[in-house]
Amino acid sequence: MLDVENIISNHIGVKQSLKRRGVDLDVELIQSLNQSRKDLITKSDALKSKRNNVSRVIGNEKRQPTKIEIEEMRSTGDEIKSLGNALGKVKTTLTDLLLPLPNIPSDDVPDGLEESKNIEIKRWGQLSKVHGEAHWDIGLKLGILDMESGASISGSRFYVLKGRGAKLQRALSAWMLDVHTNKNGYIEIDPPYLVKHDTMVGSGNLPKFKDNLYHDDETDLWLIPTAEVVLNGLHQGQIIDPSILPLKYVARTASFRKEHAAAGRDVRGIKRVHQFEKVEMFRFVEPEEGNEALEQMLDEASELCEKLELSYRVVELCAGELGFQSAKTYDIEVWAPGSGEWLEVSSISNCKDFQTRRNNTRYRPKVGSSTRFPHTLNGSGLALPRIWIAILENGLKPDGSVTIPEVLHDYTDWKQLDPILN
RNA sequence: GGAGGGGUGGCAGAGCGGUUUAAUGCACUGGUCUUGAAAACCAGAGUCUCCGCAAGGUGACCGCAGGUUCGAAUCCUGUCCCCUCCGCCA
Repeated sequence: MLDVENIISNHIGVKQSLKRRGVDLDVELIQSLNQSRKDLITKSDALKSKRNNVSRVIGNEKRQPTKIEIEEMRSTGDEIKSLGNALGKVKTTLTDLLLPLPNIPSDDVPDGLEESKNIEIKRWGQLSKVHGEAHWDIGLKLGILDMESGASISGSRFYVLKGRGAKLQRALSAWMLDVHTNKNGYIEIDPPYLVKHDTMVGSGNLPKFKDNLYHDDETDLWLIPTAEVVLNGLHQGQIIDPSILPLKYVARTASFRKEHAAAGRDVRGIKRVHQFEKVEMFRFVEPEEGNEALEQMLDEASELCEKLELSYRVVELCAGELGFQSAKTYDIEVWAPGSGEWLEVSSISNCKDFQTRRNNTRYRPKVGSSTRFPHTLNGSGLALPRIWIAILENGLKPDGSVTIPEVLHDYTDWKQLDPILN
């Protein structure tokens, strides 16, 4: 959530920044609502002060209140109540206005509203020139991907991994988690997949994106679309001990997305599905550390791709392409020669204080100093079915077998996927 | 699902309509003393909000939300969470 004080005191800058992502901000409405909020508080506080004084005097004097006092205090109470109701309405209107506002893009984020304005900033590895087979064909032939069963059990955009295909995904998760925990200093978290409404608001997924989320009406719980939601919620309402910053968390979870917006797109294969597995990195850092942390996370995710011998490019998103909660984002895309496209396998974002404000997660830099909002960053490390796709399409050999990257051998116990064996 | 108990400041723990402006202890911060430290003693200390240039002050917060009352941590209702026992269950 954006800071109201900042919106008002720096309204020209904020309005301009939001315009870069195509959002028109009504500063005057926010300003007037905030002013009436303050006025109502001032009035009602004065009346409460009066009520407290009268009650204190009566208490101290150990007597019954007079008829006049009772009469006057009763009407004061009524007035306090009606001011309170008015205040509640103003507050609701104001937050309803603020919650759907996206984060302010960083100044260094390139201009532009559409994908073509994203900037490719790095490319690694050779692109396989052979236009090979797509993963849905390879997977079917190897007997490790069963789209039909997925559809028959759960419907379209669901799939089943079998045999070495399932184990390949498990190996990938385990290996990535090991790299993050052993080498990169992340704390492993195994969280719930169902969360409360407030947790979804905290991450920025609600109220604006409920169409993409699965929800259970009976319990009012939401299925997470990414582990970012739970990792971000880990400290909601808390004042974090500054000595534990930066906090680095990693979690492997399933992610659930309705994908209504992509109806009809990417329908073949498992590139875009309703449930997928992902390893997610998440950090709480002091505001000054955010930029460096973002670069570190980009390096950490990139290194995974390199170890997997997958060609990739890094794209810096333009202002209009940024995710709702992000101030700056890098996407990592690996090349999938069979499908003939770049697959987004990681999106690494600096959300600054946007999420911690929503969550009321704070830290106190020093004893006695006032609290601050830490900044949050998240990034996939990495998204699994797409990495699984890339391994199949890049590792395919003329004889139909698929070479498995060396880093995974300890986890898989075998070095290739073979039509005969699976 | 059934029965019972409980949620109070960083922690422990009192208070159960008005001297609560939430006791007391521990931990914490500053100070006195000391060569230094410990101990002792003194003082201070939460979060948020609004007013104010500031100093300072108002108000809210005893799980959360309502209600009763001139006045609520205290009474009532709802709700969430935790603990114990029973039942069911991976």
